[in-house]
Amino acid sequence: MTIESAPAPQATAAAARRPSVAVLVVIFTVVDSALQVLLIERSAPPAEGHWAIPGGALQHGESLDQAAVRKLAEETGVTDVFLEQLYTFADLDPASNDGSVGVAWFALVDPARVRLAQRTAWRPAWWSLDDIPPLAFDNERVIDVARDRLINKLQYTNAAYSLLPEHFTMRELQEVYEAILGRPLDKRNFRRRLLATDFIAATSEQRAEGPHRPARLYRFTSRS
Amino acid sequence: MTIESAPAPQATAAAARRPSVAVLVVIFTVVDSALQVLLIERSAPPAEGHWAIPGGALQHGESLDQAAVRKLAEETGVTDVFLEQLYTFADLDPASNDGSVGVAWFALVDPARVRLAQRTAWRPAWWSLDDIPPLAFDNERVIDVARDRLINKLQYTNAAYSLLPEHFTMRELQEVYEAILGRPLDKRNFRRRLLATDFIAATSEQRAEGPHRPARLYRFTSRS
DNA sequence: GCAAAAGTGTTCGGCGTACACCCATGC
DNA sequence: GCATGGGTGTACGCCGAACACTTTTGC
Repeated sequence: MTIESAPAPQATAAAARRPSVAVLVVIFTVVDSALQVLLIERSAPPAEGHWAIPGGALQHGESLDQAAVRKLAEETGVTDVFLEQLYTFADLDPASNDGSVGVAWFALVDPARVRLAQRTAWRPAWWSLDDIPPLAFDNERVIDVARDRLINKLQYTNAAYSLLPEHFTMRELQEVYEAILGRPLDKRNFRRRLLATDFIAATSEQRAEGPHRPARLYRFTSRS
Repeated sequence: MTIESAPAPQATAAAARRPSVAVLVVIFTVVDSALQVLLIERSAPPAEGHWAIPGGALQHGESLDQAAVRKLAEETGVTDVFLEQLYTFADLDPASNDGSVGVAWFALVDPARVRLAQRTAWRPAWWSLDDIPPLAFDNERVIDVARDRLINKLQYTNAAYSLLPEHFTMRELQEVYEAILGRPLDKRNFRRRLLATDFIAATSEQRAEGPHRPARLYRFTSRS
């Protein structure tokens, strides 16, 4: 690591008590037009009984990306989705003032692909963002940062690809955007803008779903 | 830290070999219409003789912010400037595969306020961004990320306040922007756009600097 | 008066936004 | 034939980009 070993005599002192590195993954999805986040009920101290963002220690030989991918897969069974580093927090747990850091990531998953871990303890569950329970540590702050980033990313990237199945209707896509942005969007403007980006393209398929005109299906031109 | 102690038996194993946490600070300035970055010549292994981004281990009881502030002050004597977390890297030093992480920050400093640390070894020096020497570890990547973020920040924040003295001319401000963006800007459009943001305001002062009309001085309305 | 940098306005194209009606289908 | 959601076009305001001349000063 890029440490100036020589001019920092404190470095050696600090090394005597090496901090741990944890990875947290804020996992978002959109179900029933609501933005939801995956939380885990802690079944042991500290903060037993509180809900928290899934996370765990960085393992030996593992890169940060790998740890985030692993953590996401452990909880949801999903891989190959939007997953991006968010921010690194040093003081999430004010009680343990040991210099531990938590590297937070955020992920977007299609609810249809998720298989939540079926543990009895430490069980994960989806929580709607405007109905979050009291969280352990300072996890509210992490979720706030993640949500801001998500709103931002949505404006100029194809990140939504990760929240939807291969094929989807324009309405489904719009509902995802509306859930994340938290406001209604104009149908015509939305369609025009999204098609202008080249993130998505029409397929030749349609989907009939009721007593009305069938909807054309679209796909993301790139999934990454 | 938000670790799931119970369902992650690996966590205890990983704790046996706790990784270290370092903080790196990419310090930018603009001198002579050139974007420059502060580098340090390493005087001991690893990577002895190579230049690197200033950094050091997180000290006990210190938050990440505090470590970044301290590191910046050690090298430049400057405090109270734009300083923001950038990204956290786990594999900067491929040789030491010990799970150490480097939390990179980036800072913007006014060259007039800087007093570089005057060591004989580990001496810091400014390097123009388009003339960077071979760097230790993977520090080129860190600088690339920092530069991208800087360009981005400049578009919609008042970050430039940190690169200029209290009072400055419109031309000086434009030169800072041009150095960072790497392209010339139109004088009239630049002036109009910046004044429209309310980041800056005119003062009643002028500065006469040669056989030509004196320039009005401006200031940032907010310095944070 | 002349050299040098400061200061100023207008035009144009693109983009986001507001807004209302016809279309295709199942029953 | 009617209820239901799918699909479409236009007008306007704002913003970024291009572009050239006058003003103020020191010598």
